[in-house]
Amino acid sequence: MATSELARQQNTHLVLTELKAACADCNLRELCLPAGLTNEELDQIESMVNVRRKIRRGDTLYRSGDPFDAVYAIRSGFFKSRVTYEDGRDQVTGFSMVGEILGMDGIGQGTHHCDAVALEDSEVCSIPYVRLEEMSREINGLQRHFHRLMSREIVRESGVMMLLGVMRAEERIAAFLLNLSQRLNARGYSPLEFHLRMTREEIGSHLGLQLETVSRAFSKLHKDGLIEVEQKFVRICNIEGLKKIYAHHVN
Amino acid sequence: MATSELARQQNTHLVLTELKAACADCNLRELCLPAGLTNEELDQIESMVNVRRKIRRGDTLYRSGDPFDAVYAIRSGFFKSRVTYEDGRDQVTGFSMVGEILGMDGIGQGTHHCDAVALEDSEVCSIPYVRLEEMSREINGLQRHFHRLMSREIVRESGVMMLLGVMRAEERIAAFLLNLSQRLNARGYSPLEFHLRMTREEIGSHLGLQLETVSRAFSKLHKDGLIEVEQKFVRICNIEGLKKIYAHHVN
DNA sequence: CGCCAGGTTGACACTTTTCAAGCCGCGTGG
DNA sequence: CCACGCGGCTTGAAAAGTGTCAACCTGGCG
Repeated sequence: MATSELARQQNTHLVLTELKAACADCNLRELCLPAGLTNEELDQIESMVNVRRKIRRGDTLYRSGDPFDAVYAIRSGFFKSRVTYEDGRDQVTGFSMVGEILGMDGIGQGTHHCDAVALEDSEVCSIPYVRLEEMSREINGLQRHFHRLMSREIVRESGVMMLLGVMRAEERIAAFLLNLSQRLNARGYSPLEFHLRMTREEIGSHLGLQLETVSRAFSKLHKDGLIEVEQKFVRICNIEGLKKIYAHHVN
Repeated sequence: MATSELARQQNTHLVLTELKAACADCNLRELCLPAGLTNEELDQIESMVNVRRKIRRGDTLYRSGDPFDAVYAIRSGFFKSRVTYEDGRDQVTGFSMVGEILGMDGIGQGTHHCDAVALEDSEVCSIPYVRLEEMSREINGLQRHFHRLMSREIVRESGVMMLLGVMRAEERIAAFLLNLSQRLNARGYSPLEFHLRMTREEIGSHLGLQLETVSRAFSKLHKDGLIEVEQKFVRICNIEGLKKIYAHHVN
């Protein structure tokens, strides 16, 4: 492994092999892969995760209707998932960040069901689904890990349904910010200060609100001293207050 | 089926053996299991699907927080899935009918994440998850089939998000009725006439509406000649009109 | 028979949307 | 370097949609 690193730096031909993932070295490993793998198993998995792919901001990783053949682990960057309906209305179904898996919606029908759009320049590891299936049979724990990831996606979505079904605008925004905060924290970033990668319109689309309502909710939370907002920069000043709004229906 | 019904009435001893599933004979097979299984594989699977369980109306199949150890195939009956939040608010995250799988939300955390409540007397086949994992390795196609089911659950939920995020009350009701209609149709029931198993309040909770709004939407659709409603009985009179409301944002 | 859960309908209040105007920051081109 | 244009954001006012509260109806069941 170390020797191939060396070779890689010395020979430009190896740029292409650079594109091969090195799961063993990846600091996101614990997010993508089950714990307690042996070295051989890691090697096997690396052979499955065949290429990294760069997606420029605004470009799509896949589109609705594209044949499904792989899921993607986000190595860096930020994505939105978007569903477009017959009548032209669309909705952002989720935002995905480093260490999360995209594309699992495609398994059911064999084609993708939404668009995955990069909101900043991003890089993903492509994991061919047929290889994942094979390997799930061989590596103990991988199957279960993948099931967990899918199941979490189901649970995540039911959380969003809750947002959309029972919360009012301010609560939705509070929940949204707390969710981002918690995920950023889990990745070692500051949970209290961050940059939003998406526009107000995209936030609104995700939360079932108009962009004006999103803007007003931000203003309200600011007026109440819970957050500071400046364009896409957000600082959470009073996280407990935010949680109260989210959880307790307090005015 | 008719003969075993008869036997059941004549001999109480048979009740217990009846409880063992017989996937090979089950008319729901194509919903639960992948196509093209050999007889041996079916036998294997029958040994996995260890028991049927009867759930009386109003009782729960599992509750949020219960340890997860099985998924359930609905053999008969009707369920709602419900999530309750800290502050006491709850939401119906879905309705499940014959041939659908319940419980996949539990895989991620190892505990169930919602309550599954029978809305009528129901019967499920219990499928222990560890057996499902094992067997997924052995039977070609079973793993993929299970992945498909989970993926469909993800896609289904994103459809609900759409409902909640971008549709207004009447559109939500139209979408809800069309969805029921289509699922009933797929199971050989009439797509145009059916009984609702849930209350207006439960419909509202699922669609993010108050029960009064649900009731008014039903009345409006009736006034426009699209449906007839009498208590829980629904007849769709003009399915195309209903689809227009659902899809086209028409007034 | 009377109660009660579930459903319908009306009137009014509240939230959110819609429409409109204007601001800000950033990148492009003169 | 500055002006301009434009996307993104904020704010206001009015309109629309939905929630809330209340009254009443209906059917099933003890």
